[in-house]
Amino acid sequence: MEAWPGLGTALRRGTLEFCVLALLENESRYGVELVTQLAEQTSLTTSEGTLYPLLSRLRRAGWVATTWQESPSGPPRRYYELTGQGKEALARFRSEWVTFRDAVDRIVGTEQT
Amino acid sequence: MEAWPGLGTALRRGTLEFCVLALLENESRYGVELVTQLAEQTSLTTSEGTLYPLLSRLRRAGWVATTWQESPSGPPRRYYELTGQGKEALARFRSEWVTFRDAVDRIVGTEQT
DNA sequence: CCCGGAACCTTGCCTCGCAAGGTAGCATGT
DNA sequence: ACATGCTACCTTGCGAGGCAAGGTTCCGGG
Repeated sequence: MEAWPGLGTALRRGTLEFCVLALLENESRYGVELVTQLAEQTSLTTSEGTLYPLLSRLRRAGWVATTWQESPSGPPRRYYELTGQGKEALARFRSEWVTFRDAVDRIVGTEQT
Repeated sequence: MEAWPGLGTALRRGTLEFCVLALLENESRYGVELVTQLAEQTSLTTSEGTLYPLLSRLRRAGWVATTWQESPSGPPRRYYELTGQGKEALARFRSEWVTFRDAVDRIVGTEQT
């Protein structure tokens, strides 16, 4: 509990899910691609052990649909695509996120001058 | 799974802890007071069942110290006060939070114009 | 003297991120 | 042909932390 790598871990909870949805908003992607995107574009580095169960949940919730596609070189890939329900969920999150973020900013940020 | 109360729950993870530290930064407070403060000042409503275990952790980590004080009317209250280590932890969180918040904003926020 | 409320705390459950490990398909070198 | 290595998929077991529900103690008022 010192110097704390696990701080980020706790923060990711609940947001990672919607970051994945956001990444799928304009483009279909496959699992490994998502891991690298999350690591590059953001500080939300995660692992396959996190992502695949997460993707299963999204599928079960009906927020994404999947299709298998051949790879130019290597085993086939499962591509994930946002559904209508997925877009709704993402929209809901966006508004919730703003509220939450501002609340934390207000308490944590401005309390000390 | 619609309209989703549990969304906020997941977001609170990992931040609630530091919101409590922030509330204690300028003023000692007691348990029930913290619950009401969190509910009023913010959208971070929580319950005693969440808060007391959390406060125990903070005490064990050495981030807060406690003193019992009599209430003007009712049972005695345990007041929580921020320690030096607590202030350091809060400072660490502040920087981590900014990084995290901006990462989420970048992915989730700007993707739609 | 009892009852209600304030204030403290505990128990058990569930979710989710993670490390570690496992399998299968495809390409390349010999 | 077959061994090796890479890509891509997925599962298992664990731990942390929020929450609902329930329990206990202390005080004041009727």
